[in-house]
Amino acid sequence: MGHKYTKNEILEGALAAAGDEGLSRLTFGRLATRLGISDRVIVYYFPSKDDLISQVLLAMGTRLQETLGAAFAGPVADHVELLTAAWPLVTTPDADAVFALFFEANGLAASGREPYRSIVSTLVDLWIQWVSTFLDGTADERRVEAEATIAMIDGLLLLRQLAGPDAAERAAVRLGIA
Amino acid sequence: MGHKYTKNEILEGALAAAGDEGLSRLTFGRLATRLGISDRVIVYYFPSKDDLISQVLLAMGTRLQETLGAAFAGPVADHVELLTAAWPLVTTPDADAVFALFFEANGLAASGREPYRSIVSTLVDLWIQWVSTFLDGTADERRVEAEATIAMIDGLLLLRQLAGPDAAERAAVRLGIA
DNA sequence: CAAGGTTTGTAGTGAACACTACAAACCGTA
DNA sequence: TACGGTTTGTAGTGTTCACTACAAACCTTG
Repeated sequence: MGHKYTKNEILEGALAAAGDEGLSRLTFGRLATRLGISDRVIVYYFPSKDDLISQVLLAMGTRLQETLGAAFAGPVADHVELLTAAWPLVTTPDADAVFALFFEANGLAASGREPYRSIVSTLVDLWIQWVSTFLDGTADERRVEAEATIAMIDGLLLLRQLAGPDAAERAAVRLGIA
Repeated sequence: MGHKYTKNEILEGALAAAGDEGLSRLTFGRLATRLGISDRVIVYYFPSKDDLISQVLLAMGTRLQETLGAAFAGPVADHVELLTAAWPLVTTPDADAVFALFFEANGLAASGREPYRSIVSTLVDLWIQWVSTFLDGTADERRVEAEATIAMIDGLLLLRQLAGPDAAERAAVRLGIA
C-alpha cells in the first residue's frame, strides 16, 4: 500500500496544527496545506470534520493521561496531594498547548455547539473517573475529591493562560499547592 | 432622528443572541434576522465584527460587576469568604449564560485568536484589580487573594458547565464554600 | 421646510468552508 | 502481473461570512 501519510500521521499533524493555531483554525484545507498534501487524503481518512475533531480531542485526552499517569504511583488522600504532584507536569510549554486546546473545546461546548458538547462531556466524565482511581476512600468520597481536583486544576490553568504563569504560581502557592 | 434601534438596543440584542447561540454564532446576518432589521444597520453602528465582539464582551463584564458588586458590602479577609458570598450569585441560569460566553471567549483567547486575546487579557486584569478592592491586606496580599478567588471561581463554574450543577455544588462544599 | 441622522432596497464582492464526483496514477504485495 | 489500497488532478457545489457601494426613503428636530 503506497502511502505518504498514514491516518495516524495525519492525526499527529492535526494535533500539532490545532496546538499552533487553535481548533477553530483546524480545517481540511489549512491542514492539507500545512502537511503538503491534498485535502482529499484527509477527507479519505476522516470522512467528516466532526470525525477529525473528535479524534483530535480524544487523542489529546489520552496523551495527557499517559503523561500524568506516569507520575501518579499510588493512591493519595486528597486533591491537594494530587495537585501538588500534578502541578509541575501541567505547567510546561507542551502542556500549555494541550490545555489551550481543551479550553477552546470547553468554551465551544459550554455554548452548546456540537460536536464539542458531547465529546467534551464524555471527556470530562472519563477524567473524573480516571482521577478518582488515584484517590483513597469510598466511591463517593473519591468522586467528590476528583471533582474538586479538576475544578482547581482547571481554574489555575485558566488563570495561567489568561494572566500568565506568575499569577498562576502565586495562586497555586496560596491554595496550598507547590 | 428617526430610529427603530439605537446602538444600545442592538448591543442588548447582541448580548442576548450571544447568550443563546454562543459567540461563534454571533454574525451580522444572524443578528439582523433575529432583530428583524437589516444587517447594514448593525454595520452602521459597529463598523467591524471586532467592534461588535469587543463591546459585547465589555458590556458583559460590566454587567456582571454590577450584579456582584451589589452583594459585596465591606472588605473581607480571604478568598473563601468572598467565594461564599459570590457563589449563590453565579449559580443562576442568567449567570450561567454569561459565564458560558466568557468561557468561549477565554478559549478563543487561549488559542491566541484576536481580538479575543487582547480583550480577554484586559478583562482579566480588570477583574483581578476589581476583586482585590473587596479584600483586606497589603496590595500584594490582595492581589494574590484575588487571583486565587478568580482561579477557584473559574474552575468551579467550568465544572458546573461541563459536569453539571450537582458536581459543582459537591466540589464547592468540599473546598469550603457554601 | 430644510437639514441631518437613520434605515432600507438592491445588488453585489471575494474569501473560506465542508464536502462531492470521477478518473487517473501510483505502488507495494500476493 | 494483477489486485487493492492510497494519492492526486481537475473541477466543481452550495453555504456562510464580513464587508462594500449607492441611492432612495424615512423621520425628527431646529
